[in-house]
Amino acid sequence: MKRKITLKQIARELDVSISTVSKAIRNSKEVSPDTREKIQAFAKFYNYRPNNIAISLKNRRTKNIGVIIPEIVHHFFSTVILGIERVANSQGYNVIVCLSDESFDKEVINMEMLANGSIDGFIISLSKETLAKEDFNHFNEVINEGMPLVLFDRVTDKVYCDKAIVDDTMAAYEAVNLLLESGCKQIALITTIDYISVGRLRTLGYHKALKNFGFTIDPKLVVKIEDLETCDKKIRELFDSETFDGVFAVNEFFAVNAMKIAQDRGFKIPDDISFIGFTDGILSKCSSPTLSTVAQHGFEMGAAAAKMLINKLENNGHPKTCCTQTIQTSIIERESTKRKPAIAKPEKHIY
Amino acid sequence: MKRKITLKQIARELDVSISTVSKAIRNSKEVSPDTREKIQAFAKFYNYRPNNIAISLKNRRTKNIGVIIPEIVHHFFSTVILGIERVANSQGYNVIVCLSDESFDKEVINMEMLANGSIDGFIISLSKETLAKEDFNHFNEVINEGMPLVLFDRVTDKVYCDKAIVDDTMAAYEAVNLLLESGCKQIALITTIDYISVGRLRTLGYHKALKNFGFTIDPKLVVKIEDLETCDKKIRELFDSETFDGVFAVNEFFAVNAMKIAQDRGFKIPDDISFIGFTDGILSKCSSPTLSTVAQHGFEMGAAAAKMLINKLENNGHPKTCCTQTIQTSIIERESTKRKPAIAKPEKHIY
DNA sequence: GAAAGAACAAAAAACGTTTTCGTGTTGATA
DNA sequence: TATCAACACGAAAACGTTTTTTGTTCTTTC
Repeated sequence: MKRKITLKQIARELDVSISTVSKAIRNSKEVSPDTREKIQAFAKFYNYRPNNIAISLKNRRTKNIGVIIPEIVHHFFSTVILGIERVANSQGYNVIVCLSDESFDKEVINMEMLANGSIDGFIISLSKETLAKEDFNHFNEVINEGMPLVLFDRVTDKVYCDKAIVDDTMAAYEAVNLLLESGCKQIALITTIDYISVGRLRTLGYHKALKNFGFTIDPKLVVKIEDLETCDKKIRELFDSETFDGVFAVNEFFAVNAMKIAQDRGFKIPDDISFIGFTDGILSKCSSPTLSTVAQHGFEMGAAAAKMLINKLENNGHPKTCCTQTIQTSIIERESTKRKPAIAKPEKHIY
Repeated sequence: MKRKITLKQIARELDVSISTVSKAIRNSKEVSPDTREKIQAFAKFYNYRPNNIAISLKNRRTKNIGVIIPEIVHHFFSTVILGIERVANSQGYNVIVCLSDESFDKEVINMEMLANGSIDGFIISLSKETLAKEDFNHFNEVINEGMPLVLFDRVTDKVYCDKAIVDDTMAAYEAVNLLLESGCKQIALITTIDYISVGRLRTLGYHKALKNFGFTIDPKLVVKIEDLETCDKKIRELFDSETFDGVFAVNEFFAVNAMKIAQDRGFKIPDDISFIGFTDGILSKCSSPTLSTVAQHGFEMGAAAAKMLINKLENNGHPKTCCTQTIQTSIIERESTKRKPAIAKPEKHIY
């Protein structure tokens, strides 16, 4: 058990000054070839590695990125982290992951913990509580202190910073449109409570698609699910009271659960009812039938967020201007939807 | 955009020394009530927060834990991170997550990146490549440098350190036993290639259970899957050539895929064939039928690993002695297995 | 009225780097 | 021989803390 060796120790051992050692190791021409070699050999032998913390202090940059997400046991978020990690690592950054558990307080605590020098910048997706509370002071504070911040997926207009998002409305519109074009006449919506920004936007896309197709919105076909416990019950109630031939769910969990209930009740998928979900995770690929979904490309979103952040950190571009990158979504057609017959297509889209 | 304020700036502004400011802020009795109050008010007004990096350098501890896992888009590993994060946060530690992508080289690079002062200790699950290569020098090196290391799930005897694991053999034994006790006579095994420690141990458990029940092992009923692409094909071949009434798979993905193929071929689950998998993830809960599984309790495993590491870091207990904690697994019975009739149970178990 | 002791505050050292500047020694040039 | 540049190296400052040491000033006590 040998402690890590430092410049000072090498200097003492070799009877030269610390600065000489430092220069020798970084191959400076200021030190003679002999001493340089001697020092390098010694350093190599003792496996010298500069101490990151000391360098961080000196340079006033840590090469760490702080990421705060609502949960980690979640396909989409872990995919985003994968994307962040890839880009960050390739540029020599490490990623510190913190979880807000959808709690406003934890989000604030985590930010305070990290903002005192531990990291160079933030990548964050807002917690549900923060979204509901609409209190974004903690973000504006760190921005004011000069720390770059990138928001992704769950964002807000109230904070001016770089953002990586998908066009949730548009994607939902397209998903519902797929159902409409394949012949569905009555499409149910399974969504979340309103304050989750993405849920609201996806609902909006659903509305737009229906309107564009000349249908009216039937509120009885819309189910809002508060928590996972009531998910099953709410969906069953929908099946009890309404009839429909298409279902659009704002995540794959809702969609798969709805499919199971439909199958229990003897409906054939997609012949009797078509299903499409949001988020292309493992469930969609493994369910029976496999689920058609909107892929959000979390990896690309994470990569884009990391690139924007690092760009700010390395001082490329104007530090004051912010941009919002919209990641392209794509619809993945699987067994839960019918091939669209390419008829009955309205001439102009609202997009 | 105001830079973060430092002790030095406060000192200059208030015309006292840096040490006085430091002491005043930490409420030292060495500084008079007047100055103390004045300084504290000033500090509060400018929202002074001590710089973590400076403190880390001073204390030679970062309060960061380095976690290296093979992948993150994976239910089990993200659950483990959740457990680590909980414990770490409660003790004031942050978690730096790095991904090895199952690559030996990345594992080494990540460790080198973190070992130079960025963290106080490691929590790692071995990459497949490392397991195959059996080269564990990088672990022994950091241990020799006095940095605590905890391995979890995918571990090795060749490194002497704290470990958090499940008894894979035992858990597999119990899973297969459940099939046997519910009347299965011919049980297929869907597993991974040999060098993955946990895969080998689970296979061993399968063997033990069969032997204990008086059955012989039929190699034709064992499928070894190398990568996810060939998964489907291999399983189909099994169905083509063999007949069986039970399937034990070493993860839920294999199990669910096998169930789908079985259903395609008209088998009723669990009446014709029973299925049980390893790893209680989202797939098991959402598949149809829902899958009986062995829950590995990743959260507990992560929490245990973090506790052991922090224990070492805070110098409780002997720094030299290592312990291996075995997390209890539990079998979750769902729709894919029959209730066991509580007969035909052999008297003594080999466990 | 001098010694002792509080009470307060400043200075300095330390953590491990990097970098700027200064200095003494060469050898060459005028 | 005086001047100067090149060379090789060391000293010191800086990053922002905490802690130990040192140094004042003011009370107290005999």
